[in-house]
Amino acid sequence: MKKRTLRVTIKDIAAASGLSIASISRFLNGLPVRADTAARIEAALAHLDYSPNAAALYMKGRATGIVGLILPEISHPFFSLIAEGAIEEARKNDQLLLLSSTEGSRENERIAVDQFARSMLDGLVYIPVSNPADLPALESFKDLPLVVAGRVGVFPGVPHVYSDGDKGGYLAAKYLIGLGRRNIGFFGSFWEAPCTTSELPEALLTPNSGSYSTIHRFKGYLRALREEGIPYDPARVVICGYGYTNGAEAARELLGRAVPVDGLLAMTSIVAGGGMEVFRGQGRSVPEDISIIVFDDSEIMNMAVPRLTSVQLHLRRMGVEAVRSLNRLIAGEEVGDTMLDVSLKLGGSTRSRT
Amino acid sequence: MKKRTLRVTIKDIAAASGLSIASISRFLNGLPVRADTAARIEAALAHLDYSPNAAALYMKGRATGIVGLILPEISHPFFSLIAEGAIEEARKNDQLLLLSSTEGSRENERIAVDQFARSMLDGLVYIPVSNPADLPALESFKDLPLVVAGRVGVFPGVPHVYSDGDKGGYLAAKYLIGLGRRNIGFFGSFWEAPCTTSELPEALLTPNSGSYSTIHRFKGYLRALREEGIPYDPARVVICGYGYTNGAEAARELLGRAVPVDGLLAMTSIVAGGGMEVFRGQGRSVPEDISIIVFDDSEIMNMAVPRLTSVQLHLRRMGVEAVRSLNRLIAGEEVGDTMLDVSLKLGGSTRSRT
DNA sequence: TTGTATGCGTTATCAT
DNA sequence: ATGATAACGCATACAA
Repeated sequence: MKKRTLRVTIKDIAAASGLSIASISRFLNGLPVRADTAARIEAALAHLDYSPNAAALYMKGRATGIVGLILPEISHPFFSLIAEGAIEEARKNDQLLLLSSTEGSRENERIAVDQFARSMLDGLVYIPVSNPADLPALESFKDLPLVVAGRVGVFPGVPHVYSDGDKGGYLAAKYLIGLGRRNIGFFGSFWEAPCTTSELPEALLTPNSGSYSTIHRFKGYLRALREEGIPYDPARVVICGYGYTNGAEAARELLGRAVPVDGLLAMTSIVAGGGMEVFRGQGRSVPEDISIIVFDDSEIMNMAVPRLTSVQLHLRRMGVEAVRSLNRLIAGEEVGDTMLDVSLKLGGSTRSRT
Repeated sequence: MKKRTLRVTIKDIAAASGLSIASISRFLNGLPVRADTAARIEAALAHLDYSPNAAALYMKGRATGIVGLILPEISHPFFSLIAEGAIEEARKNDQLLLLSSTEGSRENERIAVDQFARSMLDGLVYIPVSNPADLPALESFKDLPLVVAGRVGVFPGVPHVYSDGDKGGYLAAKYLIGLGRRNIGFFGSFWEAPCTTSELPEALLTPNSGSYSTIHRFKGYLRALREEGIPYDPARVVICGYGYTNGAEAARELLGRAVPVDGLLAMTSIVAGGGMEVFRGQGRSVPEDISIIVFDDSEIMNMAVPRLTSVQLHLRRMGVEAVRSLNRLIAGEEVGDTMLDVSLKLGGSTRSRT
């Protein structure tokens, strides 16, 4: 009942200028008005601090200037950088961002999609938990313009904005091989692992798992091995999560398998950091004994000692492009996928095998 | 204009159940209805997938379930952890979070406050850029229930949720002194520095600068020094930003001053990381030559070698408490400040002076 | 060109 | 207990 806040409405302006609300509305929307009418309205506007009511606009079927962003974990640098870019682009378009962080849980994701769909969004950027099974049905989005970021091929017909994971995996492995390293490990990261470490890493290669970024990088890694005539050994692949302790566990697992390792690809700096601690603890030096390349775009890769060599992602850019694609979609344009290029950024964690 | 999406409204339910929209509304709001009417409505509801329209709710002055969060930089772990907590608590209350990241700019902050004020929020959690000057006037928030997080004393009469910075600075300095270190440096971080490094660090002590977290920690640091009878030397204080390179620059600056240093307080792990790289480069070992303590709550402190000793913040908790305070405020309760405790978490970056 | 009137989805105030 | 209806802020079809 109680008025939430007594804000200025077009009605107030109408009263102040002695015109009808229709005229005010027309003026505000750039429709033709007589010069003196415009003047009177502007005069009223000058000392009235009017701002349009988003809710009322929405009820008229107009855009609200609010776009949604659903992601697994806002406190992970991978996603927070995407979010930063998305917010930046949204602001440029005078839009606001409704955010939901699902903590890597499908259930929370379902809730978020549900809430968002009933909310007054113009559109939605969706970064699903990287588990292709059990995805929300496309219907759940209820005609909401939709863009998927950070993943490939999640929903057919929906624009995806993602990094060239295959190229990244390829570049990284190729570079390590060029350094004379042939026993290259791979730490695949998942929010919800599709299988345990003990299960065969070949699960990575099942056809329906195309939406994982890890998979694409893994394929690039395999491609490089094949190209160099190096046989692929599943014993060098460990599946883990995205945290520091996950990396440490993966390293213990890998070393425990007693298979030679002189190179490693890790999906993110934090995982590599955990791994490096274990390597150090077991007398393996980085980069001499084991050279490491991570996929990252944050300052965190500089925290490691030595500084990590990385497949440089363009996460902020990804957020920007996602919102851009979304806005083109909202505008009714036809929008395709956007693949962002990657490149190698050298640090101290890689060195030639002596 | 064109319907955005043909969603189910109470009108549809009314039609399906042969009742009036008023009855539907009453039922939905838990007002008394006859048993058979309830049954008919529930039957209609069962296969109609209704969800209330937030915009319409807002127009009737009801809560929309949307709270705002304005912070300087979502990709910085300090803020992203707070955001994570805020989102978590919001979700528990079936609320959504509208986020704006201002990139540390007052102008963007002004825009965000403006946008938010005209948007359909129930309330706002505000983490201002840490510059007490030029704050948006309290009026700008237009009666929006407001909570400030991460800072103290920004707006009189508004609830603040923050860490005990004074205790943190005190604990850290006291611990270093206990290790036999008496020449303790201090890297103060600001998003928009109130003065340059070359200006006197005493600027830190001006009375109107109370809203900086750096200041409170600095005061605790001074208190510990005083308690131990160690004279304060401004030459050991360097002012910098929050990035890795800022830390490196600060370290160069500090070493360049040719004043003895055997301990250091840094406001965050990233800054410490940059500093450590420079220290290493100049032959100073951590923790032997220089012991370091940071203020942090993220996994990043583990990335450093050695692992950083930290004043453990409770950032996620801060986000949770901020939204809680906000919701109590929205509910009309009287809400005071909330100060979160801190504690020391030992890592490898501190060691007894030999 | 301008004003009047209607409707968007919902709640609240009336009658009934 | 229920139904008709006004109102919220705005855009617009229509009348003037």
